[in-house]
Amino acid sequence: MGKSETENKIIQAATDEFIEMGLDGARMRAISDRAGINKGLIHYYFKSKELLFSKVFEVLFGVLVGRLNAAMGEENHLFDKIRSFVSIYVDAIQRNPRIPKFIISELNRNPERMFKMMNEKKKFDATKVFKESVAQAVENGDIVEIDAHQLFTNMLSMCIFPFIGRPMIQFVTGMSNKEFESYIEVRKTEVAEFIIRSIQKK
Amino acid sequence: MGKSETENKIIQAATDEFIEMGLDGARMRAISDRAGINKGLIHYYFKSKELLFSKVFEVLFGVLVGRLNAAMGEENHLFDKIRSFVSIYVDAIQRNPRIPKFIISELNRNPERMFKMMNEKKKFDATKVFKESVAQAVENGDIVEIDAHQLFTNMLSMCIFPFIGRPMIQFVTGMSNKEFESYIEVRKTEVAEFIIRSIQKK
DNA sequence: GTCTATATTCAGATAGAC
DNA sequence: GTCTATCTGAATATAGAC
Repeated sequence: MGKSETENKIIQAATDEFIEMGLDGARMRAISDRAGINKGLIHYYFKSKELLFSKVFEVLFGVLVGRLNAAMGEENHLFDKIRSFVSIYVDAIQRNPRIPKFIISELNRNPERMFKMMNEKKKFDATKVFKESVAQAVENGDIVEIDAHQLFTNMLSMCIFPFIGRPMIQFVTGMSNKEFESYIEVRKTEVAEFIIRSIQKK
Repeated sequence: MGKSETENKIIQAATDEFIEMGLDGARMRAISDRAGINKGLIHYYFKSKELLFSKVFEVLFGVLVGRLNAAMGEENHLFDKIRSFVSIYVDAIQRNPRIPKFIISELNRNPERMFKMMNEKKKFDATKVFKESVAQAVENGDIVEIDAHQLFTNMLSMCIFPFIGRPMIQFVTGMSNKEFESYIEVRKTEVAEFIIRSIQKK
């Protein structure tokens, strides 16, 4: 399974190009230039643009799923799960801010693909763990009664949206780039506290 | 300024096509078919694909800004502003669920354009109104101290993200299409209550 | 204003030498 | 495996008849 040097360079270059330009906007020419190799070689290794894209998507999607599971599995108490999820997740996206947009575009473009991958990858259990934890907390009387899916997607929204909607947010709020950076830093802890304040019983 | 029948048909068809396919994915051929007119006519009226796209974007962006301002200006008390914003906004997006994705894609692709439009459209004061209302509520001791931008973007995130990330959310939670519909209905009121619970002083 | 036919450009893919 | 050269198809754009 050892990939050649060239193959790796192509995948890396393709990842950058697809993330920046999307599937339709990406150019094979641009990918070969980024990789510093011949355009024809891409077809030698990956046959077509579509197959190359699939490869890139698989890798990125796997990383995303892995992070979701990791962030959710580490802590026991619901509040700590939430704190852990927010800080790990926002931090991870901050390092690769264009990945969510890429993943979401592709899931919109081709929803069937995700079912295929669902079967291929190890099963996605982050939300199951989360739901159980919410049920437990409700039972213990720690939090108000709330639908776990609503809660989970609220959390996901506040973690992901700022990166997808960054230009919109900067436009609406008038934040500078510098201000946006510290705005994100604040969110690594404050989004979790925002959520916890909302659900905990006093 | 009276637009011809044909011109209007083109704009409507182009709006549908661009929203569904994105700028790169859209085809002039598909637009002329949707409009039921000759392909060459599009160039007669709009010169190029790029200019046609600009036209479509301007219209949609104007609608978005108008809604933001309307939703924010109607109520006086902060909590009612939040309730009003969430219900109006989620409902509006529900009717046209692909608009946010379209707007955000374009703002990412071409951030300069938004500054141009900022000057052309009447100024965007929804957030100013919101900030003042937050400051007032803090002063009155009604809510905890919170940065208005953080609060505003939390609200925006929870309103918009479910539509952008719908396939991702359905994948992660396992919701059916039917379940997703009622999930959105719940959000029209519950997102506002979620926010209010978090910020109000007991 | 609306159509048909055509020009132009360009990207993805292939063939074949080395 | 890597390169050069080329094919093929598609999409935007234009020219010109009506």
